[in-house]
Amino acid sequence: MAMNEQTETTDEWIYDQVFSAVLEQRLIPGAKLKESELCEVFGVSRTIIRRILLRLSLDKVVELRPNKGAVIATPAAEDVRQIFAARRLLEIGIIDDACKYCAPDDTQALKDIVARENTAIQTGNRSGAIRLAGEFHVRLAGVARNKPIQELLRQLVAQSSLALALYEAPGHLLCVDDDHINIVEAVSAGEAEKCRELMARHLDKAEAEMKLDATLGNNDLKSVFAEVIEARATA
Amino acid sequence: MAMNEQTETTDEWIYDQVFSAVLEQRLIPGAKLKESELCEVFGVSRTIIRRILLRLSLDKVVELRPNKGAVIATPAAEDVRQIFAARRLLEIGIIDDACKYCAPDDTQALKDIVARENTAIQTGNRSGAIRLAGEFHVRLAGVARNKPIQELLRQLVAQSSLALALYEAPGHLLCVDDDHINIVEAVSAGEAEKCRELMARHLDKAEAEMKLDATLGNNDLKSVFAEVIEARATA
DNA sequence: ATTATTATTATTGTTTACAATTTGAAATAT
DNA sequence: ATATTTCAAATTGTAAACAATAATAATAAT
Repeated sequence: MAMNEQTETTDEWIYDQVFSAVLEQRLIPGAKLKESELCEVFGVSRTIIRRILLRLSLDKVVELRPNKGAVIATPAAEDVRQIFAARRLLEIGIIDDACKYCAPDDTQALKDIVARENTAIQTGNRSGAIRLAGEFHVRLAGVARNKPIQELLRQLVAQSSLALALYEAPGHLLCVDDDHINIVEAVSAGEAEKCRELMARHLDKAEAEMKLDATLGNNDLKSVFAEVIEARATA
Repeated sequence: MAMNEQTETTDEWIYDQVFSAVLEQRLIPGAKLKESELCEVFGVSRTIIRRILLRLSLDKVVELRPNKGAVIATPAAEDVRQIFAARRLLEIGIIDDACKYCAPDDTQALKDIVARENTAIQTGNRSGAIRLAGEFHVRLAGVARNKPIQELLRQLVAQSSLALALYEAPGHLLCVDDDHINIVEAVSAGEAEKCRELMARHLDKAEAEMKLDATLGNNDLKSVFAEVIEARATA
């Protein structure tokens, strides 16, 4: 029952299904991914599931604990800061080239993504909005015509999206802003300096919107019961 | 016969063995990696081999052609240029932080790597020298205390090493230079501006040493017989 | 009653077997 | 003789079976 080149698309499909579940917070960080259950869900053998879990782990979306199975990754606040620092370096660094090589097709593709993103936001499609926001940044990197950087950014964006799902309240509504469309305009116009500024502010804002300081729903009992410990210590 | 956490080290070992073979040009780009042969060589089942081939392909060291097996990747000259452009962005970008956070332990670790690298060069250990050069750059990124960037650079360095094996003549001798040690000194002294300059020149030199313009041992018959085609066209 | 210990079950890791595709050779036709 | 077709062997892709580890439940001991 080997499929010709469907295998690649089947793998991609399952990968995306799992990733979407994370974005929609149907799978929360720490959630166990039992292989046999995933097999039943997607109608494939463990061979396939394990291959996808490996890829997800290399993208730091899931954590593979030897002999103890896979769980959705739980990036720490510090991890998220480092991810955004890396994104700033890459995304600001490629803007000169993006401005230099931006063709009408690129502009159109970027505008299309932004349009779909806004639709997703307005219809309350949270995971779609996060996914399209990520797609925007990766596509923009593509304009700079550097495949390795685009691939590296794809990984960082995947991790950012996971973090977004982790560090925002489930009910938090995404609101439309003009950041992305402004960046498209600046890139199309070849205004590199302005574009770098917009991108820097945009990434700063995105990072700031996550409550990295907040005590997020964690499983660390010592921090959950920090007050009890404190009370007992002074008693 | 399942191994506790040896599985990770076994995988790593096989990965490294294949990678070393590439660096030593015992496996040249385009070489077929037959699964059953690798199984016999390393004494494991195809499951393990396929997992490692997947990882190698995600690091762009091998190419996985559906239903047609794995071959050592053959990065084009343009790919190599993009890889080095990406490296410049990352490695120059992290120098500020590297200078800021560089501790005595870091300096010592870097110096150790450089020392071993020079030994490898002087003893004609080509693959060891390439590997240690890569290790130096990755470790330096580690000084900047940004794990995602370090991981991204690890991938780029792996691809650079493959390219080095591809685009240098088999007999080409690596010669000792002071680039790496100078960079260590600058980082340790916190001289960011000087360090950026050294790194920029070093990467430029490394890229320039590869004969990206040369007609490398390729399998493209049209370029191999370019003169014949030309002669026939003008006849 | 609570903790330790043992046995059972469930889950992951690896190997082996099977299915499908590709590759190469032999046979046939032009 | 060359090209095409057909068939067989080799190789990759998937699934199932087997082995080993971890988790859980049941039993025994304090």
